[in-house]
Amino acid sequence: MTGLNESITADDVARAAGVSRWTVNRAFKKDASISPKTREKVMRAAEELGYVPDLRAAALASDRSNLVALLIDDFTNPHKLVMLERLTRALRSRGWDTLLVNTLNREDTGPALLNASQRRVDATILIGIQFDDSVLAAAHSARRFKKLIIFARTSENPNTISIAVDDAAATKEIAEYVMTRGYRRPLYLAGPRTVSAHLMRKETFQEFWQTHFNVTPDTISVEAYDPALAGQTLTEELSGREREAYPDIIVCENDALAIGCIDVLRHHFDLQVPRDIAVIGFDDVPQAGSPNYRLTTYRQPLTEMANYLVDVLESDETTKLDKKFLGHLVTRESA
Amino acid sequence: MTGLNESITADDVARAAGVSRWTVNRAFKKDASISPKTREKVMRAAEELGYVPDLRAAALASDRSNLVALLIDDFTNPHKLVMLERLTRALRSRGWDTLLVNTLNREDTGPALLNASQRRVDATILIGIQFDDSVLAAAHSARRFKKLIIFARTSENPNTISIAVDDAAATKEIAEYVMTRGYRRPLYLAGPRTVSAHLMRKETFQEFWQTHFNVTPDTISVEAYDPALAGQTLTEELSGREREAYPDIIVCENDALAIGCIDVLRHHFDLQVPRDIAVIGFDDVPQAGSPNYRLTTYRQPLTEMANYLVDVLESDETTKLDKKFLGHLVTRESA
DNA sequence: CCCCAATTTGCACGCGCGTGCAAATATTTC
DNA sequence: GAAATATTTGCACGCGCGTGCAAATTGGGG
Repeated sequence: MTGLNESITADDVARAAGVSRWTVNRAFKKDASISPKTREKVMRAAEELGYVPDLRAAALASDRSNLVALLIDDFTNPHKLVMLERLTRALRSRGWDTLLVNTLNREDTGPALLNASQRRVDATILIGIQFDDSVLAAAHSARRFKKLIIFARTSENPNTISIAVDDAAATKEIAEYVMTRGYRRPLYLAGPRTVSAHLMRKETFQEFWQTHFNVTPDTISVEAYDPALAGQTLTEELSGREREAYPDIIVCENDALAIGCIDVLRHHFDLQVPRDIAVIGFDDVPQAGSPNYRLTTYRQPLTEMANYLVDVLESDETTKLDKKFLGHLVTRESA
Repeated sequence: MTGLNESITADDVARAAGVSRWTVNRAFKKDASISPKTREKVMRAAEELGYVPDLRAAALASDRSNLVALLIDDFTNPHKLVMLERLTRALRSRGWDTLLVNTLNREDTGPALLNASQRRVDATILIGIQFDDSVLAAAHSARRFKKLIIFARTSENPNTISIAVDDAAATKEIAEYVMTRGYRRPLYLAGPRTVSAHLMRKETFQEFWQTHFNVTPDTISVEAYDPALAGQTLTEELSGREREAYPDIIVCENDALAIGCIDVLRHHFDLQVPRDIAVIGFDDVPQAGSPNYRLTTYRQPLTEMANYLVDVLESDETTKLDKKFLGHLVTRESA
């Protein structure tokens, strides 16, 4: 019930239960070789003393921590909160703990990786946007990572496992939709250039449009996945144009950008969405479904992806673990 | 540069540098007693071999992990993302790592706490909403927590350290503002009952109104800090009323609720904010400033609070560590 | 160049548990 | 009920580093 000592160890429990220390630890391990009644006796004593196994020591001894580091930096994008929820849920419900590392700024990616490696995590997951391949290469060559997983983003780095939506397929579906609905003057709004490069959404869209209409659609890029900044960037872009030169649809690399666009279209330019200009996003963040935005967007199968990630953690394979997922277009009223 | 061996230990570096293992570890410790030139020699060798100290072993040996657990459950509230950013930033920039624990559901609070204790974290921080005092009491009596911190929420539990905004002062400021601006038929929209009880915002507001106008304002509560659910609850409430019985302002326990309200007021009831009904929130989430909401709200000094939290972690005091902060009202157009 | 104080380095022991095997029990078979 | 097999239990050693102190080294004054 109560424990007066600062820390109760397996030895204390062993003494109380009249067994050896090893038997105590066995009792706490899932399918260990131990008789039911010994286990119960041990558990009772443990309960009494308030003992729980020390995972630090277990990790040290077994060189397996059941801990992953999650590196993230893009806190202005509301989608990140959804990703955090899905990932931590999948991980925790299957016995994995998560070390959340805030990559404070671009220069901090290296130190953040180092930080993770010092905790000897079993895997490092990147869901941020600021890392580039040189950092990954350096990290890998230092051989400090058992597994380096890029989540929700593809990567060309061969030492990395990428778990992401099939951006090409998704973008084609979006482009197809845009075309079918009769839009002819799209403006593509991309995120930070380095990140966009990983996504290939912009390129895929442009290519599609080029193929079908023989023109490259206008494209601008926002320096962060931040609704406010997206609004600002769009405002600057449109302010330099005649009303007739406005696009009929803004295709956004993700919802964070799309939401910022809708806000300024309505409140700065006094336009209606989709009547005057339509908007389409990517991710299907919670707000996208609100009566205020009714955003047409593309939903990634995050839960499935998160579960696959845990499969990867628990797998011994070291190759061909990359996987692309298919999501689906959620059509609402914004486009 | 490259390391062929699976793991390089301090012994390897010691051998390479021609010193003892202890000297190697000393070289990595901030103000350890070591001569500059020995340290450099060691560091060079470490660099060469790709060695970094193993924090698991260090934690085990010193019984100090520089790790805190952060328990969270309220992922529908966008403010949580802001809190995560501020907390992880403050923690990491001062050398602390964060274990993010998703409290999967109400029954999971106990297991989540257990989880943290098995990692022997130096402190556990609660920023979720589902915990109740019985769980905290149980956790404390098991003496498994060096420090149990409730962040952004007050707590009556004496074994707990609460770092929060002064809700009474904040709510009074809000109430004062509501009164001064001439609103006379407020509707108070509270969050889940158990959480509201911790905040005392509802009670403070009611008391204020009772004192000044001798009536208790209408109050309804939403079962989660979820914009969509808030909208739904408000819709049900207003649908049962005549147009004349509508409130002139909706005072929300936080921005998540306020945003949900604004959405349905506009899009379901076709009302204007603030002309027909005003709305006021709490937290100042990023969206609150968007041209779409222009939400009047109360901003907590999160950065300051996060830094104080780290002070608490680094303090040896065990008493009187609770602290209340003052924020300020951010007036925009919604009220 | 010697002596004493200040600085720097080395070390025994322990942190709590995992691994793999050998010893001790329990269970089955005929 | 004895022998053979299956199950359960105990243990030596190691995981990588911290603590506190003792030994070794350095530097400066006379």
